[in-house]
Amino acid sequence: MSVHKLENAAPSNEPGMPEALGFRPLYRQVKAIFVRRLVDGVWAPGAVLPSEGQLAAEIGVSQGTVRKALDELAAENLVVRRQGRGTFVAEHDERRILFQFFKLAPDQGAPRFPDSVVLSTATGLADAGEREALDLSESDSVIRIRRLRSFGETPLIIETLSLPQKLFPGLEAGPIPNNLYSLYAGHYGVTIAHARERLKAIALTAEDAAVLGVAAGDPALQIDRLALSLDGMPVERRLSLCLTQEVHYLSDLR
Amino acid sequence: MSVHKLENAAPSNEPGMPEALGFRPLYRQVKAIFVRRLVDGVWAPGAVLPSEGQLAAEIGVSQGTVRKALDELAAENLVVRRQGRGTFVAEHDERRILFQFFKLAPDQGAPRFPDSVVLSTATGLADAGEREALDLSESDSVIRIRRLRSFGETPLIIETLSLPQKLFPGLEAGPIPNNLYSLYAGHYGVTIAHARERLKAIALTAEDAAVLGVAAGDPALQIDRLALSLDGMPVERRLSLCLTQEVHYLSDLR
DNA sequence: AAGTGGTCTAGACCACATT
DNA sequence: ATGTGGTCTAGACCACTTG
Repeated sequence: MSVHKLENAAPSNEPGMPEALGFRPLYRQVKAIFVRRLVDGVWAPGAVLPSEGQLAAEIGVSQGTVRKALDELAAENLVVRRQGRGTFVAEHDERRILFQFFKLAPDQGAPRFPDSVVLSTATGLADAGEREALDLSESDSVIRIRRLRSFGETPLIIETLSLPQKLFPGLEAGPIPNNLYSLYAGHYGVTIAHARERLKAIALTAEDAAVLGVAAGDPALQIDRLALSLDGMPVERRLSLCLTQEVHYLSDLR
Repeated sequence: MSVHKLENAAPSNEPGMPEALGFRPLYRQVKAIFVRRLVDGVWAPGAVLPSEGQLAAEIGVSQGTVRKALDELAAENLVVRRQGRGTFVAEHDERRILFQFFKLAPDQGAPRFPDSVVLSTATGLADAGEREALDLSESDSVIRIRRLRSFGETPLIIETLSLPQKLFPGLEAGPIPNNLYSLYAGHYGVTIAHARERLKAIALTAEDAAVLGVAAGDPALQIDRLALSLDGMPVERRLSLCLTQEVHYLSDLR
């Protein structure tokens, strides 16, 4: 049973205290408490949370307020609510990644997850682009991973990842699984919460074209992804070059 | 003052009537009433809705239920809530389009809206692709508009639109404004609610390259957009070819 | 001052899943 | 039968905007 400082323990704001800065609703303060528990790993991926009633009693607010906080977390895909069962910490299983983080789909047939072959792993000082993207200083090192991803026998993507070494010590030494976000969460306590992708059409260099088995100068879709952790820090940069003959990038505008 | 049939006027379901089909919460029935009013133009873009209390009294539910229905409409960008002022029907002004429907942004500088020059307008029978996308039959006609869109002096996009003629009679004859979605809503009562875009990297044909002022075979980003109206019907197909030297397509994964 | 949406509470009941 | 999240209600009060 922990103790939390909520800004307005009594729902009425003190008079004479002229509100000064922005109003922060109670349910957002409660949400912040929950996010902290996710960041700190107190609530680990896959675990079930205490019931709404228990949380409300523990924190000292009504069940409706807890509910509104959890609803926002569910809308951000940080927790999953299942009626009759409980509220669970979201996991980076293949279903979620396919739904949330992998926007390439075959022109015909169901969405699927590509296989990966690691071409190289290395470490080194972050270059200017990596420092900019990952918010690193000149003395910081990164882990670089290069992978070829395919649908069956068809090469599809060349992917170059850059990770801050300080966040993922030893990752370059171990085996690299296909599902990296699950590894980040399980072994390093880093949960990817969302990402920002910038797309361009480019002409392939001779080198990249050779790896993909096409001609130099062929067009490819370049995807520059920056993935952010739960607390909003940039955590992974991923530059992908995709052949889009039989595949497309799906974007829903709502 | 209108009358609405709600499924469970008494909150308890009849016993002996074993629920048979799925449960439909009250607030979704209320939401459906509101969507109908938007589709029918009873509530026109920019108009202010009655207050939550008035709607609750009119329909015969609690204010909290009306609130939950309106919250969902707001989350879908169909209405805009402004504290202290009221709830308004969303409009397709430039701000909203830039935010919701135009994902191309300059690599440097703030997002902006490109200028348009109409290259041609025509009408004709829908081809196979248009029939498939827009759910038309062999006897249906489409309006086709071809535009060149630029940032200042720099040609950026060749855009080819296909519209069902029966939905937009006479559109091909009048002037074509830069902001088409505003025209659809204002003159034809068709509100674009969301869209689905499929992206590929392609090599430009000699013809398209000439219009854009680059070399044949240069890579370009192809965006195949299908826009859906409020009631979920496909309403516009838009095929864009974009030069992405100094511009990128932004996709947020949340 | 009055009206609007936004927050918070408390309680009753429903739908769903598990025991 | 029990426990969970989901719905619905009613009422009080807060924050914001406008006359």
